[in-house]
Amino acid sequence: MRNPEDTLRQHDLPVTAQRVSVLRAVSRHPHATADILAEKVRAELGSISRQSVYNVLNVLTDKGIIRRIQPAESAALYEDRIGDNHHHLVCRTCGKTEDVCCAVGAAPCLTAHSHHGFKIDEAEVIYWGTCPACQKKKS
Amino acid sequence: MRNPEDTLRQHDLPVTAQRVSVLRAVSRHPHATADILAEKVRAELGSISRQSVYNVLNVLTDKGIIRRIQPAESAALYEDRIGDNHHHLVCRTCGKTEDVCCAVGAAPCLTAHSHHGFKIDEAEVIYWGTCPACQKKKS
DNA sequence: AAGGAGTTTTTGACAAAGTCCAAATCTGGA
DNA sequence: TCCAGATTTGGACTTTGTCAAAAACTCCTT
Repeated sequence: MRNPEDTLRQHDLPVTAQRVSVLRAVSRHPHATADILAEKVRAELGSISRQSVYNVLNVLTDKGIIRRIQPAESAALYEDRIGDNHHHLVCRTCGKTEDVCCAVGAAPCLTAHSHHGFKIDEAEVIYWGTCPACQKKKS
Repeated sequence: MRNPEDTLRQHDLPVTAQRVSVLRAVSRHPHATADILAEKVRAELGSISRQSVYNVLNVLTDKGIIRRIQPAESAALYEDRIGDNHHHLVCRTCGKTEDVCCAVGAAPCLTAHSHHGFKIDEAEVIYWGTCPACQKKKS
């Protein structure tokens, strides 16, 4: 991704310090929650309201600049990588999240036949399991 | 599924009116939220505490008697059909949820190579789109 | 059929993640 | 530089769910 300012302009979004900083934070910390991103932004700007973090994340998500993933039992996570059809691997125990390339090839899961008259625009795949660290702890 | 009472006994769970009724509600109203289920149970039993609904749903989920699915932007949904590898189709606009048979065949999505050392035990697939009713409203 | 140990249910407080709203501030164009 | 419109703030509120302790119930034993 190019620099945050240009990205915002490309999408007709006024450039504000908050947006630039949130966008940069998402880019640097993939799979972070809104709360964690707020902390990162505060480290950079000094302060930002909770509401603004949500505002910005919502706008960026709506514009397709970032992607929101929302595993069960966890707050929403945000990431930078969009467009490539990758999925996620989530640890049931600690919540750790990793990217996984689509197992079957290029956007295969999207080929679900338009069942029930729905118009499908995305297939989200979440693999649930146990991460190496938590496997050790249990045994 | 057999009757609720037997199902509970099979899993060494004491049979209580609340459990029986919640289980029946899940069976009759697939993809319902805890709140909706509570209403249904109240219609049958007269009353049930919110906490009990959660208690029961958690126990049943832990025992593998019912399945919890948790699409983004929505409260958890519960369903009866377990064991067959089916997925879900969710309307972005109204949240309506439908079952979809696995597009690719038998449990294909589970074959993700144990990436990153994770031990994968389930693949959850959610197709996002727009349901027929919402397609009409928009146009 | 009654008793009792151990589970469940209830009640009420609490927590996390977000949203709503109105006032204050800022951005970008003129 | 000014201004209209968009953004940010702060605070209250909602939703979804959990925690903890007391009361009630289930099931086993006698």
